[in-house]
Amino acid sequence: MTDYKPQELDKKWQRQWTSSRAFEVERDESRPKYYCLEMFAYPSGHAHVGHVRNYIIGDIMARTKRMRGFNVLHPFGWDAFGLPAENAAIKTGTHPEKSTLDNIAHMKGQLQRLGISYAWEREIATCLPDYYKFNQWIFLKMFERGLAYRKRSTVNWCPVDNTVLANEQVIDGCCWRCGSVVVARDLEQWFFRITQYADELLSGLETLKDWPEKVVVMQRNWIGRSEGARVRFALSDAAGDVEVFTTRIDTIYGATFIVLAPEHPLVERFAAASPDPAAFRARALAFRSQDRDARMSGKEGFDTGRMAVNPFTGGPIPIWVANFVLGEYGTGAVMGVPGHDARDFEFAKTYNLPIAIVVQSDTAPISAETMTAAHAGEGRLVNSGEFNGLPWEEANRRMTTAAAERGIGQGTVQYRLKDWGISRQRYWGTPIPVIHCEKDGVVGVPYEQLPVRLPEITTFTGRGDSPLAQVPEWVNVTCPKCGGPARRETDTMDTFVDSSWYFLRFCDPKNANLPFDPADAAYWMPVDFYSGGVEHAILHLLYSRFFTRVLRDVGLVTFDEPFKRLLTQGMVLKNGAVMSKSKGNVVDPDDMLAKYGADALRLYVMFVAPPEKEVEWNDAGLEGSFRFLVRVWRLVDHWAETIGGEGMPTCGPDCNDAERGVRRKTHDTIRRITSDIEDRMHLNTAVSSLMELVNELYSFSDSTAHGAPSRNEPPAGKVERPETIAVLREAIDALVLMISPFAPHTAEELWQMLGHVGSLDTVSWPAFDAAVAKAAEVTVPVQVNGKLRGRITAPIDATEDQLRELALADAGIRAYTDGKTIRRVVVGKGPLVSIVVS
RNA sequence: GCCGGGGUGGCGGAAUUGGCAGACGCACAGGACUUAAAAUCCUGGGUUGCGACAGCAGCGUGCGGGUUCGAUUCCCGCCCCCGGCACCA
Repeated sequence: MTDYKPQELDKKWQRQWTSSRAFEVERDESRPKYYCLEMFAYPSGHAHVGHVRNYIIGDIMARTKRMRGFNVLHPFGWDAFGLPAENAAIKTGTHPEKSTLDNIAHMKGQLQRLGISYAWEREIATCLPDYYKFNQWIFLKMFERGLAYRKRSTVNWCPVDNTVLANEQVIDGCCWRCGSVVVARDLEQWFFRITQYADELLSGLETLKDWPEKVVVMQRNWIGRSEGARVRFALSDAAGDVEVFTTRIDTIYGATFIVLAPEHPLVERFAAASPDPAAFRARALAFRSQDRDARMSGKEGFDTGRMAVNPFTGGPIPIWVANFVLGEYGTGAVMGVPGHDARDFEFAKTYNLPIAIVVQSDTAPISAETMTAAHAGEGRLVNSGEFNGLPWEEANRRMTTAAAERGIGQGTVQYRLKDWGISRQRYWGTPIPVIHCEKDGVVGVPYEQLPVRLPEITTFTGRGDSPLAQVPEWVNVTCPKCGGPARRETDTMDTFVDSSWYFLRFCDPKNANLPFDPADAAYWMPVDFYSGGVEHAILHLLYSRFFTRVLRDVGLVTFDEPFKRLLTQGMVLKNGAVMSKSKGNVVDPDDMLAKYGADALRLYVMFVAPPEKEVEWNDAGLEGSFRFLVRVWRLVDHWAETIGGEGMPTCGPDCNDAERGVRRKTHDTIRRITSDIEDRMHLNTAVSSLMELVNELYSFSDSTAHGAPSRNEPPAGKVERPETIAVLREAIDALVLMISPFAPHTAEELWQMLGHVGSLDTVSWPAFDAAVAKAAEVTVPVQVNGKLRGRITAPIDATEDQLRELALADAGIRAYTDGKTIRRVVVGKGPLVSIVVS
């Protein structure tokens, strides 16, 4: 027999695919397209099997769809900007560009050695000016539309290094380099107005039927729409008022205090009017809840001594400042209703503030004196003037209207989603393309001057201002409007900007004038199948949905949602933990390739569990998949000479039972695998089905003149029935075709061994024939009183009555029914006969 | 606390619409081949009890109930695990 040498096959076929440009595609309106995409990679240096799992999943889909007749776009690229490369530069002195490009080269080799069918000619790297030019282009479009704007915002500041720190660079509140305590500092920063699309991003989720429910829910919660009302409480002792946001205006008669966030503007006003403004400010500042652990230490605050008027009761209530009110949500102020809100209840108990009941339960009446928790549930209004007796939901609607009529408030919709801060005080990112002029203010860089290239920097210190500010010849420019002296913006963009539209760039990756040709996007988009880690469930996917809508409004695309079907793949663990260099539990795919070849690794990773599930890496399992490939190899090798070549007989009507059985199994396997891959994405059971087919073909071979495939029994020109040859040829061809998405190198070689001409990327997926898959007879299980008591054999088209009779007449079943009364005989799906006796 | 997903042999997992629980593989055991080993091929196995070892009976998908001729699947009430969010008024 020919030996199975996977490493040689890997090289041979990978070369072949590259030289024939097998996976490169062009727009072709005459063919249906399929866009298969895996989340592009951060070039960290080495891909481990956890990363690689995702690319294999996508490749199964891409290769299958190609064989199913689609024009398949399956590209890959690099999310190449980012902090790690810059941190490395600070530590080792290697320029981020060099380390990034080196890493890309290595990882690209790894993916190529796995035989992933990428259209490499469309490869992109976000750190190249060809690409980031269009980050800047899109930014300018957003700037023109008021979707990019500046406002003051807080950053982490290291007072020793004089630099801004990213959240990842703050370790336990201290600078990652010098260990000094990080402080908050306000800077002017750029934002994208994603909140303008909040409603649309929310309603669009309804259309994402092929996304995991989990991801949809996470996005919905992140956007966090809530309907409520804004209500103004006039100050009792000064001009002006304080506006609160509430979803429960129906409880307003029970508001016994107002709470302001420590950052609320009114706090400063109160401070200025107080006898000791500095002390007042310091006191308020102590309750700023920057740190998320504030809730752990309970609800704390202080009474400002000022009062407001409840606009519904007319009664005076005190104004407090407390740590549990968020400055950046709603109006930064809330009305305290301790009777009906858990947080207000806790606060009132802490400071002995009065509690009033204004919604009384119909089922379990409560009283302010005895209650141990706020009553947030059902009930009707009490102590609420003209609204008494109304169910709370109705009261909520009526009182919102009343507030508007009285001019003291109005119904409103509030989102948790905040605008997206994109400014980074870093080097290794896209320069924000604006110029600051004393005369003209903030001016966009003219489009014809794009890209604004990153200046050369040779030493990375991690100290001082934004790195770009240290290159005066780059910073100092003339204003595009007035020609006077001006300065470039020295911040770079968040790398999430890069990844928010890269899937569109793949449609037309070489375009020098536009991010992409709208006609290309119209053909290829949306992405039909998108897979990646669940860690991107919120930000990356939400930002991509946002960008798609912005580009729609700019006129480049005509659809709303970029990703039709989403799969979030599970991680690969080793020793119960996520693989990481620091844990020393990384499995390098190259080690596995050296031992078993790419196909065994691919097959194993798909077989071990469904794609969404986390898996524990297991060397023995990989070994098993390798054994299976050898088994397939031996089967094909055993038969190739006899059944191979063109012009073999086709399956005729003269098949015997065993041959018909093989055909049935073949077609049933085609049906199952096609649906497992395309519909259900159960790649593990697809592999099981292949294994079953192989097992069946081994058994069948044993019954032929050739005998079972085995190293010790080489075929020796034995004569087979023509039907046997035809049946095996059909089965083995189908097997090789169906295994090819999983084990493409082996399949190509076997296809050739079978005497076929041409590469598999041009061959169609085997066709399913329902008539062949249908058996002549069925074995029908028979239950008596719910217990399996026997089986009967019946014609495939037996009627329910026939099945009933056959079951009742069966000798084995009679043993359980004789002498008893038959109460009922049910014929169920399957089919299955269920007899009830007593 | 809220939201989402789970709990099936020694292990990974399967069961597509309420219909034969445990497919397929790993590990293990036995057999064939071999001087021998490896490799390969074949066979076996949820569990308990009885027994004439190819037989019989019972139990069995986290726990307790329910619906149904029939429940891993649907309903009610619990327990446990994993993931996300976390003072959003």
